[in-house]
Amino acid sequence: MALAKESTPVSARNGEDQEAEYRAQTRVWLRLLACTTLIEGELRRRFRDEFDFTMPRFDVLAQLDREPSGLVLGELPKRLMVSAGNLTPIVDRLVADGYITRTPSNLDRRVQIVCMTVEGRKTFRRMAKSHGAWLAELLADFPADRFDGLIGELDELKGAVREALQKP
Amino acid sequence: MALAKESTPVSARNGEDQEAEYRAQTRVWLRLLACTTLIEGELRRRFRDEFDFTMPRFDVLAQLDREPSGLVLGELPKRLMVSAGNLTPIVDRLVADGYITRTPSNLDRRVQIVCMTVEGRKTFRRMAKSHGAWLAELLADFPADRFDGLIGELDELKGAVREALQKP
DNA sequence: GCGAAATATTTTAGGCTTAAAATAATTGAG
DNA sequence: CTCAATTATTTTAAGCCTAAAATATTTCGC
Repeated sequence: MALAKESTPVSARNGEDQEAEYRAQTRVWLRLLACTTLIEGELRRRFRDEFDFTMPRFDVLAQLDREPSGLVLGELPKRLMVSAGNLTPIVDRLVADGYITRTPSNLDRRVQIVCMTVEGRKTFRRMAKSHGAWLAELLADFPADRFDGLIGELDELKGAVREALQKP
Repeated sequence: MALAKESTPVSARNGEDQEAEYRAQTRVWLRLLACTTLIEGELRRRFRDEFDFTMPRFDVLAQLDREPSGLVLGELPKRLMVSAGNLTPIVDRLVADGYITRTPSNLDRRVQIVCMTVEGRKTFRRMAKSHGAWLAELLADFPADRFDGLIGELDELKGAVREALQKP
């Protein structure tokens, strides 16, 4: 068994071993990126064609759908893993379109509370239904009995990356 | 065993079954997206900090590194899965920076050939080395003996999505 | 209380991305 | 041969995204 090799720290390996190791990890990354790009592109296209909507807008609504009492604005960039500045114009437009409201907090005037409107909730539910169906269609040819396994692997991968990001 | 349920066409299911099915596929998609976003964000940050470079620029060089005789410009958007218009300014800047050349074909003056320069190749190799090491670092906590399994699952997923995209 | 550090949000500058329209060159049907 | 359809590429308009600077407000040490 080659367990010794697997547990050798990168810094102690020679050039060839490193190259081989890098290739395996690069393959994972390229596949991951390809799958995401493929699905994301198709979802974006359909959101645009069917609803004249974008995915980032949908993502904001999806967060607010689970929060009937609204959300502190600063929660959104954390949950969506995007920068705060990015969200400003997206929220602006959702407010202008009447899908959400943005009200300053009385306790802390730096803070704003965003909340979905009735109209927003109705629109979101309609789009979410299609979104689910689109995903089902795109993933239909992947064996259903292996979904849970894949989800587990991806959860672990995500955990491992988060771990690595916290170290330094 | 609930095999009957798994193979029932979506259109024949009732509301609850559909919802459950959608949730599983949505979970896969959200994990996939989270992993990609996490890794991509960190790689982008490091490219910027260490090399003052962007990932799309690196991706173009990566394609050209494997083609010593250069590539027809129109090949790039296909391989990188981006739109053609997108590449114009990226290629422009890589040319301006001296990393690649862009020469019109003599046989068909609509076509351009892009080719890495010696300087470009040198710069690319230096960055590629770091890129591999960064990935190794980010994925270090994922068990090495499960890489191949994950690669296989992702390959299958990609194939399934491509399949679904060709149907209509 | 006062002023410095911290926090929430927006603004700015620069780059990526797409879809659709425009431009330029080639091919092919008659 | 000629002109309409096709192909390769660029341009345009609109939106997403980040990092860093700016603004506004609150908190906390003293």
